Order: sequence, then C-alpha cells, then structure tokens
Amino acid sequence: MTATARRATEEVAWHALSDGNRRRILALVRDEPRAVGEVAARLGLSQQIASHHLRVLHGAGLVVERRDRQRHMFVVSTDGLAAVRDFLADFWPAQLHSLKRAAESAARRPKSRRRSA
Amino acid sequence: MTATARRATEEVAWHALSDGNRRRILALVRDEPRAVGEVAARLGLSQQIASHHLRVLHGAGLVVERRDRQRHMFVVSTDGLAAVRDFLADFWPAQLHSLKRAAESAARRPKSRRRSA
DNA sequence: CATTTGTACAAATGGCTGCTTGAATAAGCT
DNA sequence: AGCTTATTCAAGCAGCCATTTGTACAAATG
Repeated sequence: MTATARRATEEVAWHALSDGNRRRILALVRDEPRAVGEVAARLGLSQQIASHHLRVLHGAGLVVERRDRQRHMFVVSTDGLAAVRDFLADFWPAQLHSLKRAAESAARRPKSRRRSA
Repeated sequence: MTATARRATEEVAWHALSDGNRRRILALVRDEPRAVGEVAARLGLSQQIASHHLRVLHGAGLVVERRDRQRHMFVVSTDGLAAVRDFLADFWPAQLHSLKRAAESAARRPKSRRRSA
C-alpha cells in the first residue's frame, strides 16, 4: 500500500466514522453479521438509510459483505479501523505503543487465523 | 460525567476529527504549544481558518488554550481523544484490551515497568 | 405466475460547514 | 500617538451529505 493510498484510506475511514448512525451500525455488526433489514429494524432507521450507511462503511473498509441468498450480511472489519487507531496511538506515551504493538503481533501470530471463504 | 455528556463529548470529538486540516493541526500541536499564526503558516492555511479549526478542536476538548500576551497558544489534550480511543478499543480482541489496560496502569504507576520488546 | 421479502438505485431537499472576504479588537513596538 | 503584529468576529457563498420518497430488481414462497 502506498503512502497516498494509506492517506486516502484514513480519510474515508474518518469520514465514515464521523456519523453517529454509522458508529451505531458498526457497534451492532461488531460481534455477528447482520443483514441490512435487521440493522435498520434494530436501530430504527429506514431500510434505505441503513443500506446507504453500510455502503459507506464498506467503502471505507470498516465492514465486509457476504451474500447469503437474497440477504446482504455485514460484519466489522478492523482493516479500516487500523488507520484511525494508528493516528490516535501517536498521541499517547510511547511506552503504551510498544506494549500495544506487542499485543498485535501476538494476536497475528496464530497462522490459522484466516478468513473463511 | 454523565452518560449523555460522555456521548455528547464523543460526538463532538468525532466531528472535530473528521476534517483533515484539523487532524493536521492536531498533529502539529501534539509535541509543543503553537500560536494560531504559526499553525496557519506551517500548514498553509489562512489565519482565520486556523483560528476557526482551533476553536472547533478546543470545543471538542482536543486542545487546551493558554494566552501568552497577545498570542493564543494551543496544545493537544488527550481528554477529548479518550472517548474516541475507547470506542475503537471495543473492536479488537479482548486479549488486546487486557494488555492495553495493563500498559495504561503501568504508565500511571511507573515503579514496576516491564518492557516486552 | 403472483405475492412477499430483502435490497439497491435515483432524484430532491434541507442543513451543516469549510472557506473567503472584510472589518474590529487588542497588545507590543518605535 | 501611530504602526505593526496577532487574533477574533461577521456575513456570504459553495459544496457536501444525511435523510426522505418513490421506484426497480432479485429471490423466495404460495
């Protein structure tokens, strides 16, 4: 990933996260995949709005989509969140960084942690 | 701080951070206090824009202001950033959380510092 | 085949906001 | 007192964006 691409990723991620409804959606699809209609029903949004926001979140790499029959299921993807987290990380003491990075590499090390097709 | 107040704080913080110029300003005043004019000059912004964005950042608790004669000096304040960081923290494995919290308490209580390099 | 369910596409709108321009306030400097 | 520096305030414009409304498409169900 080039530097400019990383900057663009960060830009769209921040923009996507700036909306409160989108953050609520993100928290809702954090633990398990949910369909557009379910998200809309649970948060009291119109189906169009839920669809729209999920598309924005998807474009920012904050959720991944999986089609299940006619349903479109969405779950959180930490890929897009990483850029935002990295920005924030620079504002806390360096001591914190080393431990956090150590935790990340520890979490990445299990090789069987692969996305199921 | 009440729950609604915390939510409002989080809201304004996300909004303030959604703008790229404001994030650049934040990174600039991270290490040392800077005056409005200096921020404007370094980032190629008009003085009015720099002042405006710094006021937004200040309203979100992301910077603190200190008057030095006729200069208005601004530095980063991690208070407003904490809400955003906490939101993000919920999206990573629990394993990471415990390590991060351990790092935080270690940062507060530097007598038993451990490095995991 | 017709109906229901799940979702996306398109146009219109209202509000917010980043930026510009112009002016005002306030504190040093000569 | 004038002049320069540092900053804010106020008004206006232009663009973006969240939301609504209406429609269309696709898949399951009867």
